[in-house]
Amino acid sequence: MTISAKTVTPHHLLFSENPSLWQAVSKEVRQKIYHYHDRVTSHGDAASNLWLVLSGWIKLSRQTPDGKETVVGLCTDGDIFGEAALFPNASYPYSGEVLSHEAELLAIPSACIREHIKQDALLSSNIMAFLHAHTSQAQLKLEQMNTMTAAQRLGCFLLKLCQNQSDGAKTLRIPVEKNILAAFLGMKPETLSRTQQQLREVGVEVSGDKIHITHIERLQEFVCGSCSASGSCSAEAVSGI
Amino acid sequence: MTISAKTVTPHHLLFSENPSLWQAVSKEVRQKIYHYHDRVTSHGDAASNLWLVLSGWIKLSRQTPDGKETVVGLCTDGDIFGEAALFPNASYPYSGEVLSHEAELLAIPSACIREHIKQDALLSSNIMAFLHAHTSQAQLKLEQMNTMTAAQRLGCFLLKLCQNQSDGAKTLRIPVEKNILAAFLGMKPETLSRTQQQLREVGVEVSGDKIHITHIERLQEFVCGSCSASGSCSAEAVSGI
DNA sequence: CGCGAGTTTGAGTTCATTCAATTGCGGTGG
DNA sequence: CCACCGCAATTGAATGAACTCAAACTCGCG
Repeated sequence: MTISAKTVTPHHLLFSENPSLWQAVSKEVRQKIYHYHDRVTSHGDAASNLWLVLSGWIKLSRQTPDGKETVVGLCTDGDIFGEAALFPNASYPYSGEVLSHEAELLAIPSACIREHIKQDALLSSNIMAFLHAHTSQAQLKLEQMNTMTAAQRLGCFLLKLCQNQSDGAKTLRIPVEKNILAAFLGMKPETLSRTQQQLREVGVEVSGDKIHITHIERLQEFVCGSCSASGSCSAEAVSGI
Repeated sequence: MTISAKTVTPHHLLFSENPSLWQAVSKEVRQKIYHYHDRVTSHGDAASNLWLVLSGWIKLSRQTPDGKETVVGLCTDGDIFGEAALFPNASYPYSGEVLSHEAELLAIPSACIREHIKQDALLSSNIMAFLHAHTSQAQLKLEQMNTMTAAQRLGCFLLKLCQNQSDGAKTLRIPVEKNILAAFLGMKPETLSRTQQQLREVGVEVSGDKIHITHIERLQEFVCGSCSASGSCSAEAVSGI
């Protein structure tokens, strides 16, 4: 399952802003192929690798003792997860499971990256910014759980997928099962379903895993009034991580 | 309002684990006294200082365009806020307002601490751990908003205030207005009020700002079944920051 | 064609919210 | 000293958003 690492630099800020990091780390990195339902990391296990998603979709989730699941992140191309690996003796705070038919991941050994951080001040500061972005992410999502309706949360998620595009129409594809997407958005699948219909009134058509937004502005108008990040939200990561 | 800095080291991990930091920073640090309703930081302002609370209570909050307020943190003795100051050109993602009659804060200039981070690898790694702890915090709170009832969230908050004590009785004092505490816990003041009554059935008596817990175990039993951090939650910060 | 997983629809319930009214309490002034 | 004011906190009743449970639908696939 393990094959040799690619020689091209993966497209993530952490690497593009720290070319030396990739150079140093690429020898120890392992590219791995996983398949549908494979478990990459387990909640509570020692964090032995930092993971970079090259392709595919990964679900990051936690379980409560009484059996409820929370989806803390949905990662795809270019996303990083398993930051616990940056710290000695840390364990993963969530499980990572493959959602797509196939997923290509890069496993960066914890010891290797930690060693590098110690020696490279620029890298440290990039990592700090990276960690801080996560906190902002999580806090924003927290705010949205309190101030937004389910429909607005879905709308917000769609707007983030539209990236920087701020008007006109757009068609998206989200190849993730609806019950998982619902959990990620903090609602039940039935609610997600009803929520899609509400968004029809602001020009969002859902069919299967394809979503067509006729007027991004109208969706923004519907969503962004309840969000304190209004404006700068397009800069936010979609993955929740 | 600005008086000379104390010569004793403040009791926060960041300083106790990095004695050299305090030594270097203490010259540039300013101790400031604020009063009820003073605004220490404003949401959106350039993050010019990292703040350490020596005494008093500070509310960290954001406003949405349509006027709702979210309380992202409640800080008291030993808490740090304004981590945005660690990054160049960042701005505070929340406002900080004094809740207590008086509050003593330590203002650590952003440039000063950033300079130090560059030179001290141990400090960097402590800061990273510190930032990561924030993310875990926020993610855990996010999970709790989805899986816990209002009563359980209040209970969880109380348990965190009990620190490491895991059984027996305890009396707490929370000198924070109920509507602010409610906002911090993600509910309305009326709900907080009703919630207090529900907790009476598991041995929690509230009167004014004093709260008596007769059996910590009973409260844990009521709360922790719905939390994926069960067990290790006593290590979590109370402030939400 | 028919099975089955995933998704949607429908009806009823629950938890938290809203809005309105009441209570409790510290402070002020007669 | 006590009546009264104003604010915070609580209580009550009605509403609402999202949930649960159950039934119906869709669509890919053998």
